[in-house]
Amino acid sequence: MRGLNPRQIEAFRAVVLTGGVGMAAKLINVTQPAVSRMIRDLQQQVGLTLFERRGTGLVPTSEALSLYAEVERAFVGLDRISQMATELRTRRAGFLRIAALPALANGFLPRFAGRFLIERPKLDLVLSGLVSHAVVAAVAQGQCDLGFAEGSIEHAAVRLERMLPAPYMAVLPQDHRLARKTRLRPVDFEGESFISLGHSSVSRFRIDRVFADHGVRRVMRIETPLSEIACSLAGSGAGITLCDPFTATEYATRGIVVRPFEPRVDFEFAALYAAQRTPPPVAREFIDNFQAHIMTFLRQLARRAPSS
Amino acid sequence: MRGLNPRQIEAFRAVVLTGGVGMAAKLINVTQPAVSRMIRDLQQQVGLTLFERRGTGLVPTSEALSLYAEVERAFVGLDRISQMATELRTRRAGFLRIAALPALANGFLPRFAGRFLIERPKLDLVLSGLVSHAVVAAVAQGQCDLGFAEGSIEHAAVRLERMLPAPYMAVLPQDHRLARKTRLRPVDFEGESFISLGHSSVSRFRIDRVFADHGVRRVMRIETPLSEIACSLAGSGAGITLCDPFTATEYATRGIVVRPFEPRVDFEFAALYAAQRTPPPVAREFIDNFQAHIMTFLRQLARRAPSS
DNA sequence: GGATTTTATAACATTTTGTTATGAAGGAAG
DNA sequence: CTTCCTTCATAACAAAATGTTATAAAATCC
Repeated sequence: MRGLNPRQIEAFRAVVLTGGVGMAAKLINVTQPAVSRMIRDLQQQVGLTLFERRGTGLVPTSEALSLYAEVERAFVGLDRISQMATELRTRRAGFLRIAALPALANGFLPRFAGRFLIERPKLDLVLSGLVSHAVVAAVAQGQCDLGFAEGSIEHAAVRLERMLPAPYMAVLPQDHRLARKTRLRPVDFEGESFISLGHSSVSRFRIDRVFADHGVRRVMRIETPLSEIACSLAGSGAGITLCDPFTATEYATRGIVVRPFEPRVDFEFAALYAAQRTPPPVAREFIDNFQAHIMTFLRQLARRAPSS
Repeated sequence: MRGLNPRQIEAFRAVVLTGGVGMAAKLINVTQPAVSRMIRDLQQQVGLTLFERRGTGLVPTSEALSLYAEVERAFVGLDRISQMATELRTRRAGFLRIAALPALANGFLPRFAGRFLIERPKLDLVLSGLVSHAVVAAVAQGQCDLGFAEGSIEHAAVRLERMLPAPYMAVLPQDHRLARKTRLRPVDFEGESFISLGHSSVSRFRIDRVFADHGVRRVMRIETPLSEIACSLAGSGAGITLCDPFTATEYATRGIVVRPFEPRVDFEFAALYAAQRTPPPVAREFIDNFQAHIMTFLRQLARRAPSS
């Protein structure tokens, strides 16, 4: 036994996550004494007390929590290497790993990607949904080849390419009084129960500003970080919201009504790839095609009558 | 043989790095046949040709090079984790939550803690100022790892470690008639407007007792629970007080004069940590270093001429 | 062709990691 | 207070992984 061994780290992580040796054993598919011994060995090896007996269970020490944070940041398991080997074996003509923020990952992007793949039968795709800052991290760490994240997040290891901005749209319950209007303005929202996006969103700030500039008072009692939750809540009658058009059109058949909103507030996002690596040519192609697809989508949106 | 095993990956990496089985064996401190076998097993397991015989040596295929990139990330990750463990063991990393009574929290302790942190760049600190009984509660409830509170407050869930007692000092306005004396006694306080500490303080009781025993009558019309307020009031000319030396020296440049007081009345305080948990080693270290720091401080205080 | 260097393979030995069985500790219920 | 249950720790053994020495095969150079 020389350095830390990966199996020990897996066992350690499982105990922190589950709070017990027995549950951890289940998680990594071994028996409890195996985990018990690995934890003992690891504590010996690193020279730290990582867990304390509390009642009949184990509680991580503050050192364990610090170490665990580093494990989550830095641990690449053998599973990942094995997966990579599998991908190398099965990939012959191309491979693309994409991470995208939920607004795109929940329908719009997968549908586009599906069509992209149809024309490229030998291309393999991994597509994940992550919050924007996690997308940036995944690109920076080489865990994916291409990312799509909201805003203009700067990172030394990541290169940014702006995509076409898309206008926020009003999303209402189907039987709402405002559904009769073909276009909504700030004043229409006066006194309405408003479903807000999370505080950390750039767009949130922008939206709040528009209503403030128009002296409109909304009932502000619902907040969610995810646009699809906002649309679901609107569909349930809980309130009305402003939402990016990708998510809004995905939900248009689910009990909501979507209307253009004036003045225009933009949902801005970008394609990201690692600064120090040449992206696979197929990623370049994906970005270009996706940009063209968005342009087509936005044109149709602008031309369209109210969606019912 | 289930997933990839760590030693295979090490052997693989060594062969890529050295270009030969024999040199790789030397690098990972085993014999050549061990490496040869592990490479064979790995190629079988992942179903890839990773090396080709080129002359008498081995050359990695492009698949091997792709896999190697992922392997290198895993190795870097394990090194990081190992390093973190080392830093935790040597008490230079982790996090430490401290709650301290205001007399310490308002300058003396933060300045000490700042120096402590400079030598431990990976250590995170949360430092709060709370009244002593709130410090005890915070420690008992696990909201902080370490507390500093006045007196000898007993609590079942908290373990107490006395710190060096510090002598109360006389604090006067700069232009006070007693500023000419190098040392003050109870009788000097006769008829003076006295700024008292709060009723719940042990020290308050002790101080009042000293003056009673000497038959001294003070004008008792000002009271505050916080020693820094007492010093500020003294500085404003409102009266004179007895104060712990930590706060007194913090305020020494703010319109007050500080003088030793006889007989000695001690400001007693203790370090607290949860009885049922081993404190992080870094907390142990903090206590020991802080104790040494207080000793140095008190020595200099005793050696010093009247502070002006 | 022979000598040298390198890798591959075989047989056996040692170490590591897994399992089953059992003991110890803590907490809840009667 | 005793009993029962749950959980972790430890021991003994089994299986798998990893190590060694000895030998064979392949490639290159003189």
